[in-house]
Amino acid sequence: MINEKPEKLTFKQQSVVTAALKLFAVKGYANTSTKEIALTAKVSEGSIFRHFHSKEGLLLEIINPLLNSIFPAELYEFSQMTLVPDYKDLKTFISRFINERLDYFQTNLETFRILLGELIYANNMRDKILQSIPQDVISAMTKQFHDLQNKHLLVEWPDYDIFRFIFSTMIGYLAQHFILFPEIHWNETAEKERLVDFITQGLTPVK
Amino acid sequence: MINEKPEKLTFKQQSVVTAALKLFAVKGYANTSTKEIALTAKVSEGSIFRHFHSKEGLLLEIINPLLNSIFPAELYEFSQMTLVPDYKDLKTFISRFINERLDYFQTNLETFRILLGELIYANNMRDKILQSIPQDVISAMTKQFHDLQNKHLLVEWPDYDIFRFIFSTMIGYLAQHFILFPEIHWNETAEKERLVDFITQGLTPVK
Amino acid sequence: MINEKPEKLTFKQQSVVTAALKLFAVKGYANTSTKEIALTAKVSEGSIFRHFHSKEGLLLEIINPLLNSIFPAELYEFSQMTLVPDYKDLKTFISRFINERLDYFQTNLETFRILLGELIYANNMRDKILQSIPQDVISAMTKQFHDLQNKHLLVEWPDYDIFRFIFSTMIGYLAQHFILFPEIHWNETAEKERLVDFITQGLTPVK
Amino acid sequence: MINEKPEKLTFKQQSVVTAALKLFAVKGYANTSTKEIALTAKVSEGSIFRHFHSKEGLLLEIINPLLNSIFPAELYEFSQMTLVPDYKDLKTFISRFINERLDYFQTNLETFRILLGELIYANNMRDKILQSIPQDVISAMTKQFHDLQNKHLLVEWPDYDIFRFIFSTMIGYLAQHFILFPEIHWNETAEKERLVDFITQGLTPVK
DNA sequence: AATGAATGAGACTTCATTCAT
DNA sequence: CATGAATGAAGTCTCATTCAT
Repeated sequence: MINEKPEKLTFKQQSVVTAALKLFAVKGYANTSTKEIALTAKVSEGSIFRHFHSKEGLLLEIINPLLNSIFPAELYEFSQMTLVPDYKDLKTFISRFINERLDYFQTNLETFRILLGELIYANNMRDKILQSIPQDVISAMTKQFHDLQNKHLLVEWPDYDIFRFIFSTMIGYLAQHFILFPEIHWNETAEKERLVDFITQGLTPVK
Repeated sequence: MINEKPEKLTFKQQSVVTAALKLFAVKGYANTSTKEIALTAKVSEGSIFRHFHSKEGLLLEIINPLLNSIFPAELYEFSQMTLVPDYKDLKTFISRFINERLDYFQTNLETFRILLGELIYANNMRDKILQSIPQDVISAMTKQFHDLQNKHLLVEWPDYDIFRFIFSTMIGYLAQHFILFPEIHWNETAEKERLVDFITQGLTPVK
Repeated sequence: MINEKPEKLTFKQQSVVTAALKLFAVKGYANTSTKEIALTAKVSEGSIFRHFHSKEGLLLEIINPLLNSIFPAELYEFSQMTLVPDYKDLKTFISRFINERLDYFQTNLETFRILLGELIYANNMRDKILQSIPQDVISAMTKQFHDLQNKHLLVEWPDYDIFRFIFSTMIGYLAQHFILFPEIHWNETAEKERLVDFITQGLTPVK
Repeated sequence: MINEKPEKLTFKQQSVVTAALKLFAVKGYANTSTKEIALTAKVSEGSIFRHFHSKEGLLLEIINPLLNSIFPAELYEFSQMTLVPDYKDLKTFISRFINERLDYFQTNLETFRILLGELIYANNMRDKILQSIPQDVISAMTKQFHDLQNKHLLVEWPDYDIFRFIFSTMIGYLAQHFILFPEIHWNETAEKERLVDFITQGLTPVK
């Protein structure tokens, strides 16, 4: 369901993807040469282009799978969650969402970092990335927002603001823990709890 | 504005800095060629190297001034704020801080974006940037945190968490408004208000 | 038509020959890649090399059949013409020759153009091409020249000059009509008549 | 007057042009690598692109000067010739034209061969070449044709036919003597005389 | 016989940098 | 101080060809 094009990569091709993923994440896309990728993947440079056509093609091949699953990996599962009729409170929703997505991002941290690196700049990649965010997952989330708002459990702010508050806090967490200071031994449990608390309190309507 | 030590750049040199600043911000450092900079600055390529010695030298020339002022541009001004002894509430502090820093970041958005782009990757630039954040400004801020905590106006979380919550929310705001969707006409006043509300509520201790 | 010895090419092999013929003629041999040929012929690149061994092998496979038939396609037919003992005048000879050869060239224009492209440069192909012009056809033609000269119907110039005058005028005709300006709608009948007139008058002895 | 853009090539740049001219003529444009050119010219490969931007740019730089002077090198001089009011006969005109242009082509044989090689194929170069033939020189020639026709010294055929007959005969001469069989020691004087005779008789109106 | 993944050499081009003027 | 011609290394990509399946 995530992979819409199964594509069956050969061993060498998979090797290229792995090498590129690692190098792009460490040095950045623009700073990684195809020669380096070929060397790391123990593959001829020609082979990279045979299958991926261009360096950008390779980047897309890496980024696309992630794009299709930034939001809950399986829409069905998410729907299940969404349909649970009686949330006791906002915190349960935030907690569930944060924990699940955080795990996901953490697992795909390298791809995610590459994505971030491309999103910053105004090259054609930015639009490609933004346009490929699936709309149905977004609307599934907003539906959830509206349900909570109807129960007066969530502030009455525009959807994009609520989105932003949740995601920027989450991304900040990932950046601090895994990109900027990966050598620090964080108490992840306590940290996540505070993360959830901060968002929850921040989004709770004031009486 | 950024340059606190003007260093007496000639007109052409200033032109190079301006061109590089713009190009690095739009396309990224690695993706910008010295030829492009020379062309944009209407200067010969040789002239760039005459003064800046290397492409990285040019990057540093741009980044350094900012580093000294990510936190309040003038330490004195910040001290003034810090020294105000009796905040009625957390919101006043957050509001003042957010508004001032947001203006600052917005003004220097280009340089800031370059900095972000360099922070993502594990090249030598990352440590250079992190180490150059002046410690005294950080301690000035934490002192403020502790004062508020003593008055039970701020949650009892580690400083780095509070730092992160404030900055990631702020950066998310800038990213959404000025980098990802600059073409949308945002109602900045209302947006900033919700931004302050979100942080304030998120950081207020629960009774 | 060109292939007098069919050599039993498989369907796919014939497809390769056809594709290569077209592409070599349009873009030139050096400018056509085997990938392009494979794509046009809807055949795998490997298959090309399986049968033709190399790109040059493919070129030879195309060129060779033509070389054996630049001069009259069937020697017998030409002999018939040659043997006709008493031409009333030079014009009949020129007219017959031009019309027949022009048709032939026009039909095989693509191969002919490839041949021309290879003749221009001093690579090994030039000699290969020149040497493969069958001597007996040439001598059959010169015999005809001498007969006409004996009847004082043809100028007393060296054979190679007469050859050249006839062929260069003919090739110029083909080049202008079918290569340089193929989009113009020429009145072929009138054009051919003037072509024959020009050559005939040019080669008629002055009294 | 020929060089409309004086351009003042540096010594190294001139060296590149000379090397490219020679190599393109011998091996063909598509078969000559920029590395080979750099090596022959004793120049770095980068230097070629610094000035000529691309391999095609280099080709154009070589071809352009010739294009502006395929027809009489100095229009003024040609006009003088054209204006001579009373040609005794067609032969004087043809002879003058052929001899002058033949010398010119022979001098620029290498460039001319390159041009021929590009004209054959349907790449973008063909149109570029055809379009850059200066119209005023063509019209100057046709004016000459019409003058001769008014005096009944030239056949009443379309201009493009007369053009073709003259040029294809001339090009055939050059091809046979200098490209296909350069090793033969031709009696150029006698050859040229027959060339002129052939064209003149071919284009003389029949009574 | 046919495929298509794999290859290494080499294609054109851009790069940051140097240096004589 | 400023220029722009020159460079060699490195960049992305294409080439003809091989070979296991």
